[in-house]
Amino acid sequence: MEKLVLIDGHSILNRAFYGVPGLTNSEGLHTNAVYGFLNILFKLLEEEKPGYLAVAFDLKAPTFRHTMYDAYKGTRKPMPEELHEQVPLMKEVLTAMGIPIFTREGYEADDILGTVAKKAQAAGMEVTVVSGDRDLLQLSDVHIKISIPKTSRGTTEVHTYYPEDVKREYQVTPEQFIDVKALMGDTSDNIPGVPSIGEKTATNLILQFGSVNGVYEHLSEVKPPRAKKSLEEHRDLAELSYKLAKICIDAPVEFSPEDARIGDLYTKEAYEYMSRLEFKSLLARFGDHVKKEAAATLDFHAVTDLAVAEALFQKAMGSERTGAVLLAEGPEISGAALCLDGQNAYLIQKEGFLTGEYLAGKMTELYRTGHVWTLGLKSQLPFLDLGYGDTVYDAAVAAYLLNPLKDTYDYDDLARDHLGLTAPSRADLLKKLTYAEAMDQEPEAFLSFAGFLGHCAYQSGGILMEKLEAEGMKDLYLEIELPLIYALYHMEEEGIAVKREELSAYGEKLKQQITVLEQEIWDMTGSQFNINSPKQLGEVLFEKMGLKGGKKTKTGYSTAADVLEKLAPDYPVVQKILDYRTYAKLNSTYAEGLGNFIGPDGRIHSRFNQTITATGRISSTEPNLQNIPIRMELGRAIRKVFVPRDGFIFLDADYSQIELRVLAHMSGDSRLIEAYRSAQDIHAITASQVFHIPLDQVTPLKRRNAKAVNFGIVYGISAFGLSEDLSISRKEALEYINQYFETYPGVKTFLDGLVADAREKGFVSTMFGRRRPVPELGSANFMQRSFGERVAMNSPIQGTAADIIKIAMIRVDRRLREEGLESRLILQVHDELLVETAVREKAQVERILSEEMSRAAALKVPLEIDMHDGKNWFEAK
DNA sequence: GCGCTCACG
DNA sequence: ACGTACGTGAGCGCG
Repeated sequence: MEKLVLIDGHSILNRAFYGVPGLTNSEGLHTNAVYGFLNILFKLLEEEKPGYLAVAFDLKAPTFRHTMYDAYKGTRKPMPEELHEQVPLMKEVLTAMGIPIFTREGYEADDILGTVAKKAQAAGMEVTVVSGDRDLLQLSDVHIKISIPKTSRGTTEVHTYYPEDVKREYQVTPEQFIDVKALMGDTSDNIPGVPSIGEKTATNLILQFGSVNGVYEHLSEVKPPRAKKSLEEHRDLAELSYKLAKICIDAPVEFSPEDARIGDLYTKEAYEYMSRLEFKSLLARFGDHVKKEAAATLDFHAVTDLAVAEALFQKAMGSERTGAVLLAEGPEISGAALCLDGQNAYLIQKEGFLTGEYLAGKMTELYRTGHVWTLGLKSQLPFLDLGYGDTVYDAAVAAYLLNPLKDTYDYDDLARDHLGLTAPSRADLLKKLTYAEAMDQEPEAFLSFAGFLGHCAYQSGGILMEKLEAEGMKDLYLEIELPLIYALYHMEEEGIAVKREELSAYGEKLKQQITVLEQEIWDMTGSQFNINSPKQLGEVLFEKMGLKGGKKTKTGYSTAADVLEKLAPDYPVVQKILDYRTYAKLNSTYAEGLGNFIGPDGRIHSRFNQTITATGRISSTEPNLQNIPIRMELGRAIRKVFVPRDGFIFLDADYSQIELRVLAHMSGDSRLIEAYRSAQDIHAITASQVFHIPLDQVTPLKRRNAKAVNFGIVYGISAFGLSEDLSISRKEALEYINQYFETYPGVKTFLDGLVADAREKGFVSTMFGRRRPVPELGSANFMQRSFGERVAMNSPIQGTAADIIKIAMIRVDRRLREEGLESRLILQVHDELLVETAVREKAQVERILSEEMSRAAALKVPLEIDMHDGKNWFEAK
């Protein structure tokens, strides 16, 4: 049967607007509603696979309902400006995709949908009507399905209703849905109901008498008396409401299916729109036939001849700017991409005399000129001979600074976001082939890939530095982020030694415990189930055993630790489950997980990523060495397997309360500055000052509370968060916060200023000029907006701390090398540096760490360091 | 591929 | 009323 999908345009756009986080493109256009709409649309197309599609919109003009009922005017809540401006945008995108838009003066979208749906059904079509508005349920019919997408927590669930579903949920038929609404009214549509009749009474009356008319025919039988009286008095109102609530199914709308037949949605025009709106995930849906066009104007050349390559390198060395990328994966070089002008790009293939060593040597020479723009320098460094003295511009890192909220900074991202160019992605061109495979099997595609890569690197050089300078981030880029690439590369290369046998022995011990606990839990619950499955665990605990827990997640019961901890005192099995979780986590993630990463050199070489976090921190992957257990004894013991090589020890230095010190500095609050200048124990002095007690009389509880408030301040304070953390009432939490702000008024002014500033400018900045955009502040969604406020308060603090330790890392790493030491920086954990230190260099390294970390930034409070040494990471903390 | 849970700062 | 502390990454279960 022919399938038709009809969409309630305003309603879905509205849903998307409130459900999707605030988004703006580089032009500052709000795009979240359009984005959400399109996601719902594509999901529908995939699931329903319709042959026909149309979207209905309301018009501004008054409708027949206004004529009927004066108060209907102006009933709609005014649309927020951020949403309003997206309506024309949405229509243009739909038009670009060739999707018909239905409107009719004097009628609402509902009426058009109703009329078209019924006509299409009569013509033998299978119809789906999509809306966020439950009023549409009255249209549900044998061949008309009402589909209501519900966006919560970022994902979209769709509820669908045929007449039997309406009945199941509301007891009444789709037609009677109108009758119920007529009686109860609807405040959001400003449809007046009969006074003192609510949903319950209305439903009961309609179930009993069939319709509004039926109710009035049997008015004498109506109970309770109050309802009867009200119905008597307001008959005109009930009848009017019925007319207002009833969707018109014979509006003057012509519908012939051909108007709505789905053609090629993936048009060039639509693609351009998605590009402009920066909907990357949607762009991926478009076939590559659209993207090939960009290539038409560029000339890509494959170079396989030594003399030609020589000449090209020669020319590159002398040119003003070169785009260059060494194409290397794993241990293998496949070639080099070069670009010296905006027209031509070259792939120098590894072939014949053009060996890997040759290319690496030439590229080193080229990079040393200091005019090279590349992409992803860190991954090329294993093949190049470069160091702190060499400035190589990495366009990906520049693009990260310009917008740290993106997931990727590949050449196609740069092309779209900065170069006004549409380039096919690596996945488009090479599918899942490696470089070596692609060069062999798909030489054309590989040439194209290398061409775009080189071209984008070159073109980035023409624009990104200006952008960085315009945004005040040139120094940050040149002095911190670029040198940092070397520090990170050095840490990755160096790795950290791990005692394989001790790690697996630790794992064996855990596994024994896991087996014992598993059996005990099975015995105590009376069922053999997978304890690792939150679903099964929830069912066993909360259904089979009847523990009181209540639903918390959208998929079922929450079995998170904080929920289980509340139950543990009363149910011994719950404590066993918590223990099981601890052992299972330590075993799978750490004992076994880390074991898989020990290389042939007996060391783990984690990757340190520079372009991931929104705040400027680095991240660590494969494996993550920034979350090795420390808070609990059992987990902390893992650190004993991380060891220095023979003749070396570990020196571990961490900043003491760096974020709070940054807060003191940035806020300029004189009392806080004075407090941190003098105090050893920051949380204790906070307690002393906030709660007005002498420092030596601060109890552990008071200190704990003050510490929680300090954390809260750094996270972007909220009474809710603090109350959860301390298990106190919101009111008490608010009192703590107010007391804190009374004590340190400068902090309050500072944080308020950050939010106001972010609202005005759209971003916040660190001391060193690093920016974080805060688009959520423009959201109409309360939750999103509140999140934006917390982000505005937290990011400058967390980000400044990140800037500071980056500076320290660079200087420590540089000095260790330049002073000819054998000691090496091997890890960074946000406020901590770990140096594998030659025993005889210990004093010198201590001095370097202490000096470079303390003076990385000149704050109004001292930057204090705690330092320890040890024969393993456990001892050195 | 996503949700849940949990490890870290 | 809304439903939350900020920033990450990994393993597991499940559809």
